[in-house]
Amino acid sequence: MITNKRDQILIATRDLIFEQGLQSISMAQIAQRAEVGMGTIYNYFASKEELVFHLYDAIKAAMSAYVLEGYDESQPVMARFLHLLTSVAVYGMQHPREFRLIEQLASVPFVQEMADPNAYALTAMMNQLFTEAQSQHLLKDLPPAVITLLISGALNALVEAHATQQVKLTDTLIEQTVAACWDAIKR
Amino acid sequence: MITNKRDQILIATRDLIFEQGLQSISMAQIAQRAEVGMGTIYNYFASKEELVFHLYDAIKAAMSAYVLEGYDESQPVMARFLHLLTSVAVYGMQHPREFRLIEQLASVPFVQEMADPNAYALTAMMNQLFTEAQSQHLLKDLPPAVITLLISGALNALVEAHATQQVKLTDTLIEQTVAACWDAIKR
Amino acid sequence: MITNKRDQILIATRDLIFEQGLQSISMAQIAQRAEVGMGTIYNYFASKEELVFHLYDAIKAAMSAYVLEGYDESQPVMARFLHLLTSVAVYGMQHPREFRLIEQLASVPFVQEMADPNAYALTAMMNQLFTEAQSQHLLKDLPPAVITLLISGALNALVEAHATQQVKLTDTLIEQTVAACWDAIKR
Amino acid sequence: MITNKRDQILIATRDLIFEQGLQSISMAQIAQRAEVGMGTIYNYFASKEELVFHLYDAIKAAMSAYVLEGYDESQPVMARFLHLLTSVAVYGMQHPREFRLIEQLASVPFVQEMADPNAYALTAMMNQLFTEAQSQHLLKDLPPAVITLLISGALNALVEAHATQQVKLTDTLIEQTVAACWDAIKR
DNA sequence: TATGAATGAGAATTCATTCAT
DNA sequence: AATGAATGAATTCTCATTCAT
Repeated sequence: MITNKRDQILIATRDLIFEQGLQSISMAQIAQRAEVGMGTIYNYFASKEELVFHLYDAIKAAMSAYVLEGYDESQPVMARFLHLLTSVAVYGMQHPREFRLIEQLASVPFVQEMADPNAYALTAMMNQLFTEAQSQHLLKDLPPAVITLLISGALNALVEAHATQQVKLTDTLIEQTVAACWDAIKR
Repeated sequence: MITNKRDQILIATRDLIFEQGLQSISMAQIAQRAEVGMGTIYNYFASKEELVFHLYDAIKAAMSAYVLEGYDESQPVMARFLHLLTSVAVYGMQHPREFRLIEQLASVPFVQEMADPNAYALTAMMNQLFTEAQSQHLLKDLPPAVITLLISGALNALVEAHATQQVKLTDTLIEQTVAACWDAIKR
Repeated sequence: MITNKRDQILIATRDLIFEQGLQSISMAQIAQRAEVGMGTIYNYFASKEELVFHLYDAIKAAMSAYVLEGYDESQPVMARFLHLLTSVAVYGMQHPREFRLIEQLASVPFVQEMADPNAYALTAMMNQLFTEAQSQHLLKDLPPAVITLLISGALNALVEAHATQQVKLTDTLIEQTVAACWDAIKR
Repeated sequence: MITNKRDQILIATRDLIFEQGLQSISMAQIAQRAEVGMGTIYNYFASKEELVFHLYDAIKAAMSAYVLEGYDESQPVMARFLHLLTSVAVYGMQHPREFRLIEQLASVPFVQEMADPNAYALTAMMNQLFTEAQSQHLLKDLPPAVITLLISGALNALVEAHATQQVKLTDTLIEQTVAACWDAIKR
């Protein structure tokens, strides 16, 4: 066997959620797509919820790692801002189904319950960055939480649109967008 | 009977979706909350999907009407921009469950399928505004679709956070946010 | 509808357990035998366990009522002994499937857990009778619990054999058996 | 390896049935408890039913052998009666889980089907004893089958109660009980 | 028009058994 | 002979929808 069953199952689940959304997919479908018996899924994951959460968790961790690769806390605020936003957008451009999956699953009740809010370094890093930026009076006089919301909201909407092929992301477009985000919040 | 059954059903559905999310609510729950027999729902709506879509459609139309109230196409671009964004945010501040419901339902496959993308004047108006603004060289050199995405994404994230009580919207905060959005896209 | 669905379900369940034993019957079988949709069962009973326990409980209560009909606590010990044992045996003779069902279900873990040990007057009455009999020095010097066990064990085995048609119970045979039981324990 | 796999499997099965009852144990549990691979079980037993039946059969044969040890057919009826009943009770006192297992399995449909009713010398011996006793007019005028039922029922109930620790069997208690059984049936 | 009991297809999950290693 | 991952039929339970009253 070249690919192992566990990975086949995870890939099948990812693709089906991407294509059809979470609520319409059944374990039978996953098994069929993964070319695996239904029981096999339960050898690796205790339940459908565990399977889906594992997928969410693994992808979020992978994206977090990708984005923080080369992130240098000693750089000035703006450089770090550019790094984080650009990396997120590039990750989304290169991994549209993973990105979309995170967005979709993040709002599902059982995923929220299972998720440890402190588990992902990326979120912490963004909050820290904005807090620091504001203490340096580089930003508008808005609560850091609001700034995070605006920036994330804008960026996610863009990447999401790329994932659904409403928009075609390019390096140039990402660069322009990140600049626009900075203009939005800079003092 | 003071309220008619149809409205009782719609209100019950709206509140249940807000409280529990779409996938966990059943027709039996809706009927019970609406104090109506299960069969009665089918006198007004052909299926669960039709009921939910109608709710989405009605709320979106109501929001669209609210936002476009007093919108004057003869005003300069920036005034119109301020009007639209401020109105959207104020609507969301005042009707959090309706706003959130639209956001939630917009990503549900069958709702997307049933929705006519041109049905809502608000979306059309925004697209028109940005197109016009760009032809006047007021905006950065980004595709109008991208501008719409960024602005809507940022604003929706904020109002959504208000609906889930992560953030408390105020008139001042709205004003600041709208200004930030303008800074993001202005040339 | 002449019989109501709830009773059809209970009867079907009783007969299937009698014929095949508890563990081999499925909800689908019950539904089919009761000429009812599977979902209908769940309109009346929350789960398979609740259905089975209800059956146990109802039959045990009915048997208890039958046996205690005309039981006179002011009668002398021996008369009461004869009444109780004879009534149990007669009930078993007339309702073999109900009797057997009680015996079978009594040893099923979840039934034991759900059952209130004090719920059935018959058990209490027997314990009381033997305790009283022994305080009058009418019985051999054995613990009342042991006496109850021996008598119940003997009688149940007999009725059970009648239910499975290994033996044919008659009024005469019952009379003789009850007398033998008395001889076993009398001083 | 000191103990062989086959015995490990049988012991694990016996203990699990004693602890949890037959229907709740799986082959996976048995394998785990026996510290054996699941496939290994199938090297020794063709199916779960065969495994369980073999267990029943082996224990029943062992008990039969124990009880008939020193049984002397030339002794008078009463001595033989005392021997048989006392031996059964003592066996049950010393091997509660084996005794209980026999009782539990005896009522399971597939065990009944697989069992050869004439296979166990003990049952045959009891029937023969009672038939002979009755031809000597030592017993009440009850069918031998009924006498066997009453005596076995009483005795089994007692030993079963010992196995579940509702009652504590002792040599004295056994002696008294066997005497009571004799009183029940003697003319 | 209003009702809610009845329905059965479809969902998640279990588990005895097989078979490649 | 020993293993345990893989299998899929069978099980319990849910729920959108229908229809007799």
